[in-house]
Amino acid sequence: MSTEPQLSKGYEPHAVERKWYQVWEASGYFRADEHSQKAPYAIVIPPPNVTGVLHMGHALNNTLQDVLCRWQRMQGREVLWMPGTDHAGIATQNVVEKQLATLGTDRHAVGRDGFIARVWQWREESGGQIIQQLKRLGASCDWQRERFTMDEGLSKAVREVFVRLYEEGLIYRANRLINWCPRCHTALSDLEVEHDEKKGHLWHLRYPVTGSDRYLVVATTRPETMLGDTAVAVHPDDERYAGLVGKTVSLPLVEREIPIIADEYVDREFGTGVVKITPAHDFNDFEVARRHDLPALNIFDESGVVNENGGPYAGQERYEARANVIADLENRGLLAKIDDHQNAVGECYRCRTVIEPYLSLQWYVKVGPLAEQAIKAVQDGRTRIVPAQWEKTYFEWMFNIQDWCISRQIWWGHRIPAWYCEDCGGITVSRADAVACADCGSAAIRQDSDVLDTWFSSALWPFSTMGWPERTATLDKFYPTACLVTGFDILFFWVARMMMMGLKFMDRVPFTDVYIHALVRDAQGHKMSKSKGNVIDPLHVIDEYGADAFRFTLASFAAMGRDIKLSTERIAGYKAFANKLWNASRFALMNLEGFDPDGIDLDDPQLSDADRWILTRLSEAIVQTGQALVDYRFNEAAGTLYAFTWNSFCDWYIELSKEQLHGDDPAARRRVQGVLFSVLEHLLRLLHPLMPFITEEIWQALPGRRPAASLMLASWPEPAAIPVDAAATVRMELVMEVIRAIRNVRGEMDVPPGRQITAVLLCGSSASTAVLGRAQGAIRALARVSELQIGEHLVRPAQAATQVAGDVEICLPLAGLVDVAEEEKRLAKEIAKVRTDVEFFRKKLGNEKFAARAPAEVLEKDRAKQAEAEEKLTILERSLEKLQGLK
RNA sequence: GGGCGAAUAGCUCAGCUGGGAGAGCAUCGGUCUUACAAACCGAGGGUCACAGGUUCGAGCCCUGUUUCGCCCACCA
Repeated sequence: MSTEPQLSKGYEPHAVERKWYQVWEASGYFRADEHSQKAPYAIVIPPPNVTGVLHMGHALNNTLQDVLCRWQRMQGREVLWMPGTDHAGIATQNVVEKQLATLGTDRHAVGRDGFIARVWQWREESGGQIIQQLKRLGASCDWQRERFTMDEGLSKAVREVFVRLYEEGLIYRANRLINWCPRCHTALSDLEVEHDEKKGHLWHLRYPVTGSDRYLVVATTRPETMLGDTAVAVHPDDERYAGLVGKTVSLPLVEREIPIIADEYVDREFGTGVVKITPAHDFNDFEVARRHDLPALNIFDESGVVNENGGPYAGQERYEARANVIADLENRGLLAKIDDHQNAVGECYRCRTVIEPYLSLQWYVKVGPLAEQAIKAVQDGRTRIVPAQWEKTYFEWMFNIQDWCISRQIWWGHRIPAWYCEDCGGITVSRADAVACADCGSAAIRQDSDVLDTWFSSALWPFSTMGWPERTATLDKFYPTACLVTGFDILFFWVARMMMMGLKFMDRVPFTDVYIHALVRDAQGHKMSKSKGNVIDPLHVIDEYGADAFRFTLASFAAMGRDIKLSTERIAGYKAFANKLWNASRFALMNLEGFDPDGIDLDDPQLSDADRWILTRLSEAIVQTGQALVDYRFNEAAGTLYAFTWNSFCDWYIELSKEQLHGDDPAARRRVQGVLFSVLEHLLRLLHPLMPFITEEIWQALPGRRPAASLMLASWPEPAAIPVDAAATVRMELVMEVIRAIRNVRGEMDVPPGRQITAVLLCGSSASTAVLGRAQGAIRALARVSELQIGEHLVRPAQAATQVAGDVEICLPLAGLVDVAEEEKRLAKEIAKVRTDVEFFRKKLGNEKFAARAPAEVLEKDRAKQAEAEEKLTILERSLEKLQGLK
């Protein structure tokens, strides 16, 4: 046996990770071939923002995708994992604007073209660093296909989609209230507004009724918008104000006569039952105004500053105006009271500025018809959402979907392909840049200055990245994709819209499965954010624990509900696991020096029960892991492999194998080497999707001719190739139980591991005698027994500690080991335990209804358990009596 | 207001179609046993939130309650 280890003493991830990633990438293992005959398996990456740096969410998301992709490759599929980044309109524009600000300039000074050039320049220099970070994680994307949503090809797809939807009347332009960010100076879709419960006030304002000395008191959360009131409303059935409908009030401060109207929308119970109507700055009021044909008076400019319609308050910022309006009303005795009030305030999801409902002309997608198809596709199972509970959320949103505002008043993004004619006022929407008005031919046209919502291009991602609108071989081969892996936070933003667009333009769903995973939180369950300072940087984790340990941790956590509370302790635990695997492999390699794997015979009749047992366990692990991955139960795959590796392989099999490996029978040694090699080889393949680096490193150190140059190309083991032997497994379980029983006594009695003891095994059958006889080497070594007797008719030692395993009574002579009183205590404890078992089964099986109605197999199983417990109890009680008789 | 989810060992969580409650960490006791002290061996620890119901049998199914969390929504 060699004393020269081929692997270093502890696993050191860094060099290994760097080395193998380069090899994989250079060798083209990640490349997808659209002309391959193999069955396709495609995943499109949720494109991270080009401004992004890798965070925990990305790490989880991409680890799971990589597990699936590597596994499918090993299953013999032609795998395409399509990578890329998103241009992230507002986010990227913000980054570059900040950069300009530090240079003492702004985008208006540089101009539109100059600004866009700067953004591209920024992307060249510092964008897309996340791609490099994904590589550190081990992501096996086909990097040669990397796409960017602003690429020429994808931009072409965007135009094609826009034009077709416009031509079909599914894209239109309308003047409505929209969500406006006064800081970003752009419209936002409903989804881009985040509602935050905030403590505010409910101001009660007095509006004098014209021609009387009466006042109407209105309650409002936004008193400054009174400048834009064009009515006050009451409920039609509200007796309190019955006679006032049709009259007018005089709007204070601006002294405007506005009508009192009646509308069902008013809730009589809330506030005073009188609502001020500000059509230009409130969504409800806008609707009321439409019903009553009231004018909308816009009192803000695009920055949220009061405009000329605000009279004396013109030029004041909205909160400044609020303070002044309140003060002035109070001075005039028109402020009735101020209540505390909590309400949900909408904020810009990018910059957290409070959004302003704002009247403007925007582009919309009419989503009704698209949503209908997207609903059907999930209802009839063409796309499956996993876990299924998310289907309901998906449907809820789809059923209540509102038209999608897609125009954004920023510069970075896909510019809307619409041109306005200055002569005839016509709109030209065109795939190619228009040079003349389609209506009148005039050259005096100018392009819409807005760009499209970033999610518009993201919605096309599954087919735009594959070359659409061209009909490409890639699309033919890989569309629809197999699975979309994403967090639930972008279910509506992205998944739902991909469904709509995929069905509309490809006539097929974009993916057959959607796997929705949890969001990563800190150890306290809080969302990680820079401002909270609770961010755990995935790259630091990789540095400290290694990418494999990190990936394994993420996979282990992947089953949990909606939150993953990441703690570094857990990652440290899986680092230990990686190290365990490393050392087990080191042991194997030390003992496989010069071993030739050719001619391994796993059906060799001479294999021991231990050999057959570990092969059976391996076979189970293979089946369970495969099924777990099919079902997207990543935690179960990880858990199965963890337990098999550590408990079955390391704790038992390696220990059991030492007898033959270190023994002097070359044939026996070779048999065990064969099993050891096979189990390790399969284990590495099984673990590879989860822990690609360490498994590759060990794989490359395996002796002999390897089945493939890299684990990336090694096939997933076929369970059928591993012989399963249930009978041998049962026999081995008895041996293990005996060993555990002896260890238990030793532990309970604090007998040090270094101390060898004597054991007498009184067997209840010749079968047990034979099984234990063959395993006596294992029993001696693992239970630290020097003198061992096994048989059916042995003399029971006079003074002995007793344990029972199956039909075997284990006697450990006490002389010099422990005292009788100690053993009496231990036995009594053991007896009490077994007695509760016996009683449990007596009661259960004694129940007539149970006997009558429970399935036969359950009954049989319970009867066997009862018999076993009864026998054990008898032996233990007899043993106790003997012990007491000695006193 | 509507919808969804969670509540299991000291902590973080598994528990897939109902068949005597599991893991990791932590705790306690014993160990450098020649792959691994990032390890080994052993032990203790739970009215599965609460109350009903269905069932021979419920952590799991049904009803209700409590506490937390998330999403959606136009109560000024």
